[in-house]
Amino acid sequence: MDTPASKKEKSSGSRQRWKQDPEAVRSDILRVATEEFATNGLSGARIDEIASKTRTSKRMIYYYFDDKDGLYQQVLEEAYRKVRAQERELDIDSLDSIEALKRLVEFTFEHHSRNPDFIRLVMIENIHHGAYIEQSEVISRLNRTAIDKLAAIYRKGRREGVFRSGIKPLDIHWQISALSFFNVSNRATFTRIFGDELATNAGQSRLRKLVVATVLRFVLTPESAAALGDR
Amino acid sequence: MDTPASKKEKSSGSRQRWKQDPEAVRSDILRVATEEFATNGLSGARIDEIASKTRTSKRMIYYYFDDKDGLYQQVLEEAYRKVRAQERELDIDSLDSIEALKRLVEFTFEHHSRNPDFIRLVMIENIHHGAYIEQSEVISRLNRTAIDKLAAIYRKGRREGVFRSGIKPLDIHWQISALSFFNVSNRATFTRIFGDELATNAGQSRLRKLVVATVLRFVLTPESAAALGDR
Amino acid sequence: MDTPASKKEKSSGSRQRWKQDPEAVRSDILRVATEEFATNGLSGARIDEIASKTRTSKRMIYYYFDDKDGLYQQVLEEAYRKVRAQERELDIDSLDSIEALKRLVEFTFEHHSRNPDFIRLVMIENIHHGAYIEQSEVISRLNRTAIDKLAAIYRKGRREGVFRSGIKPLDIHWQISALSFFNVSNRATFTRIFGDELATNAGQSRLRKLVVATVLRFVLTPESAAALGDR
Amino acid sequence: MDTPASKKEKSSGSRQRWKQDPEAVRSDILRVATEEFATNGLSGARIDEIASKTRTSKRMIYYYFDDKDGLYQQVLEEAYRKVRAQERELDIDSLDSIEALKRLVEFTFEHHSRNPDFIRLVMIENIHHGAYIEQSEVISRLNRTAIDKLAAIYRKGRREGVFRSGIKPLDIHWQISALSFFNVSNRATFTRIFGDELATNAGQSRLRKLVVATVLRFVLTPESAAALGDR
DNA sequence: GATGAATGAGTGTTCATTCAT
DNA sequence: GATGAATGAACACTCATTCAT
Repeated sequence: MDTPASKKEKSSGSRQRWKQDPEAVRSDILRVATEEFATNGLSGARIDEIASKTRTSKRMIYYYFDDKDGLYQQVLEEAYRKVRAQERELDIDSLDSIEALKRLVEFTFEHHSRNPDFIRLVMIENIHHGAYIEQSEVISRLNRTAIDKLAAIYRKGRREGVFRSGIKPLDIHWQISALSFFNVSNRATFTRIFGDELATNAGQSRLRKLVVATVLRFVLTPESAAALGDR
Repeated sequence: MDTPASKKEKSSGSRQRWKQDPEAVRSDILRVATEEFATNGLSGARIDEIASKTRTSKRMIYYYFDDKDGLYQQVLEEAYRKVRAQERELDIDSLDSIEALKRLVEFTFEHHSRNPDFIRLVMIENIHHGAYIEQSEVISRLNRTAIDKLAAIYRKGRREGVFRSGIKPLDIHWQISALSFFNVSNRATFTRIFGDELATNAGQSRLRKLVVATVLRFVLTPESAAALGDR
Repeated sequence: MDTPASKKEKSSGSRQRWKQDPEAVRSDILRVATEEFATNGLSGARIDEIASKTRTSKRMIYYYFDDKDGLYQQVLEEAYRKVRAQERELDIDSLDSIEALKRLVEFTFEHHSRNPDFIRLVMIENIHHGAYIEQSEVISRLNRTAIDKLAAIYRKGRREGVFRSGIKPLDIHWQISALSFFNVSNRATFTRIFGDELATNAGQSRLRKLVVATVLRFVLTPESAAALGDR
Repeated sequence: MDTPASKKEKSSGSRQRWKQDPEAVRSDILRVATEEFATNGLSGARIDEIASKTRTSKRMIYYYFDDKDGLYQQVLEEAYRKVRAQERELDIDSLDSIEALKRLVEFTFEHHSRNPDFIRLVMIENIHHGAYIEQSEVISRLNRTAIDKLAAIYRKGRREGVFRSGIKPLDIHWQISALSFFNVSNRATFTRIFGDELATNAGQSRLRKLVVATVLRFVLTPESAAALGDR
């Protein structure tokens, strides 16, 4: 009675898919979920759909992420993490301030343009009043460092005498973000209303220059602006 | 939601019924639906919830709008209609071009700021890839007139010799929209990441000036820009 | 656009089962649910199973009872209601106190014996620490009147000089309940351990007499007890 | 429950592992399972919850007990075993029959009162129609000895001339059980309906006396009953 | 013996939509 | 036009159990 009981026979003909590789399973789920949430929104995304596009099962989603909200939150965090990781790879320390700022703006514009899923996730998060970002300390920590980089460029530009005084790095960031973000976030409606003139390769190229010029015009002293030509 | 089991008192105190006033019924539904869609998104909004906040019944929603998508589409159209109606009331024909442009930018910035529900509906529509706006001829028609107004200002500015040549009205519109839109659409995440410095009254006032200055700097000739001071 | 939209054609070949008779639907669900909860307990009962034994659908369960807990609670309330209704039909006002008490005890014993589902529901509710009964004002109100009836009999017995002094009606009720309840609630284990001697018709008949005698012995004065014989 | 996603700190502070002590592992599991089953019922109890409160792992539960039902059955058997073990320690052979019976009743009443988990397990088993007790020979064997002890007291009482003739020991046992069991099993509902008058220390003390008196009154000859006073 | 990872069948619940009156 | 009742497909989530190491 108190010896281990006999195991019941049971046909265990189930094939395993991942040989016990939690990290692979997790990231597989996150990859698929990112796409689904980005495409359909939080309430629009379907756990079943996510699961079926995964190499694992629905059950595993709950095993690793507890519930739909938990999955969404991790997707969001991961998305921000990736963005900042890419940003860190942008090496502009050796450049002069104007060139550095140009590169930073171009990078942001390009990055947003190439990562519409990230943009959409942020849109979705805003639709949800930022409720999930709030619970994540990771995200705000990651983002505040973005400002530091900009502040360093601004200080250099001031030292070089080419940037105006009295500008807050946060304001510069806000402008860069607004223009780069809107370009992706509102493309669908903008295109449908005003045509796809700005959505073509040529249009995007023009917009990118426009955004760079706008930011520079905001930051540069009149003299250095004039020196750049009437771009 | 609409079950007899739910114990919640539904504030049916002021439940005066419309006696045969179709237009009132329709607009009552639209009013409530606008709020619900704006707050919760398309898939997040609940027909039952909308119905219960209405002075009429769920049946009427289906009677007038066929289905959820139909209701959403009408909500979207109505929202655009209202925006353009307000825009039409903006009288800037008598002003000189610079003042007119300033007023137009300020108006847009203010309008978006005061109508977050409209902004959210547009965000939601973009999340849905602009699928509904496409079906609505009304909307694109309404919006294209916005460009015309801007084009008129630009022509006047050219005649007055204060605007640069070679600028497309659409580009100006794009900038105004981007900055004014982002200010509302991303406030939730932006505030949570960078603090509410830009969301306060003072912050908004600064941003509005910043946006006006940015647009002017984009449009003005260097000489007229210099004449304006370092705004 | 603002005229009622055209109704979509849709094959509505669904047969209706109850021609809009809410009360019938409700009581049909309650009947089935009572059985299922009594048989399987709260967590053991299956909504699907309940639904399939019903003439309606699972959806209707949620329509009328909100959730599983809500259904369980209504089942419990309904069960108590029925018991007390039956109790009210017991007419013992015209009898002398001893006879009245005997009849009341016999009635309770018989009633419990014939309504094992009710007993099981009360057992289940006790397993759940009485959490649901607490939320129901109905039940405690219904039950307290049971004591009143007993108190009346006791007062009559005192007036007639056949009942001892200093006995609390609640104590009498407790004894009647305990013995009548246990007879049903623990029959399964008792029978399996000690055989079904007490579960047979003869056994039950003997137990009923035993219970009546026990209660009388508790209440009667020694003299009246003696007069009754050595029952 | 046992997902890596759940943020709850599992008090794994005192997680000393048993080094190869099967018996300790078994009893650790049984201890936790007893509590869980008693609190939540058979279908209400969660294997994951049991495992997490154990010093070992879920795997061990299945290793030692095969499945949930097996675990439950062992819990039940163990509970009965403990009860009878305690009963054996009750030494009443040296007492006269009346005193012995009083002590036995008091013991049972007190024991049940102090072991609500045991009572609840028996309730749960009855909810399940005694299906598991049936499979266990141990239990019925253990219990039948309880009757023997009572039979011995009864024979002694007969020899001493203080007990009535024609009483079955099983009937006495039934009464003792019913009153002592109900006192615990139905406390939740009884208290909620009639107040906690009988659940207080004073109330319990009164009930215990009432139960002893009831049983004595049942067994004693009228003469010896009279000699005891009108208790 | 011991642990975390994995599984599938099920379980309660919700939602847009339609019907009967 | 108006209302409460009814519907079914889908949806998020859970549970006992087994596998791989």
